[in-house]
Amino acid sequence: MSLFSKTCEYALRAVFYIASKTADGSKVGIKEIARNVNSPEHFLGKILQDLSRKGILDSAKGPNGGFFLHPKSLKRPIADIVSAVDGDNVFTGCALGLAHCSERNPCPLHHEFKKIRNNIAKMLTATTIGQFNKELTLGKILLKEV
Amino acid sequence: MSLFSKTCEYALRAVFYIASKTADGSKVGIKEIARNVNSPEHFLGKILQDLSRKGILDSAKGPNGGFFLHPKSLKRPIADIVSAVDGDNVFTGCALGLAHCSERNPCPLHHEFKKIRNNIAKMLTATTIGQFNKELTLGKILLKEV
DNA sequence: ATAATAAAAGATATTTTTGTCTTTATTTTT
DNA sequence: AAAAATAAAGACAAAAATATCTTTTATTAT
Repeated sequence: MSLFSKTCEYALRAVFYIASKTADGSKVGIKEIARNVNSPEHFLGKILQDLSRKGILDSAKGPNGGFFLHPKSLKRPIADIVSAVDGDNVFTGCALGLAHCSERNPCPLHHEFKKIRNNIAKMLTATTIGQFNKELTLGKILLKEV
Repeated sequence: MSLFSKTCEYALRAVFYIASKTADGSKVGIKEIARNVNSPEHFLGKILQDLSRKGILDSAKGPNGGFFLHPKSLKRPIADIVSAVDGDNVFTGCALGLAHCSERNPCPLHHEFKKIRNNIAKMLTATTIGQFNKELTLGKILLKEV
């Protein structure tokens, strides 16, 4: 398994792309986004619609329309995207899938896994949507296969 | 998402159960296992067959048959189970799902995620199949919902 | 030998995730 | 006002994961 669903992977890649392209106030269309993050266009469209409904990003119809991020949104943690798409399982779920696993009722992996979960949460709340804009523009990091 | 597939969660829970029940050389049937780890019997049966084929556990047909673990197997890391069931994505996969993500071609999360992946790998190789036997017997840790 | 037991295997079903295609609604430009 | 561009929405399809049911095979006990 992977940490995130494929849907969430697409969402994160797309949001990073949108961030790096629209920090200047412009907009970017779904076709371009999909092409640049290697994801199926219409499927990604729905994902972004959903994020748009949830207030994580914005969109405008019509000519010169597209998706974009408000400057304020660039400061948001990517944890917001992950929980919007995948829910909070990655932040709170049991490694063995037990719904009632807890401090009082631990599964075998509980104590060790808690540390890992916390590291994941820390990373996801510490990294922001906009923090890679520069490196993305410079091509130092990638959002699609080369 | 969760770290492991549901299949893998069942596998881990079942193997822990088998370990705690057969360290004395006895065997335990699929019905009892499924009941005690809250998993669908036939589905779990296939998972255990697979682990059996892969040499992680053993089984015997007929009366007094069942699944069991050789004492040696109790020393194996649970990483063996995870990679047998889920493959090695959890050990090596990119957080954003990029197949070619690497040190030279990193995705935005690569460097931070590498640390997390390493912690996960460390945990999975450090914890053994048999290490919870005592606590399981004492009921201090659980493999099913209460 | 026969009957009973239990895992192995096979066939099929359901659910969830992922993906595609078509139509509609909105906005901008001309 | 008309045309063009673009996201939104809806219907549908394919693939993968999860689950069930039935039959077969191997083993043991009687």
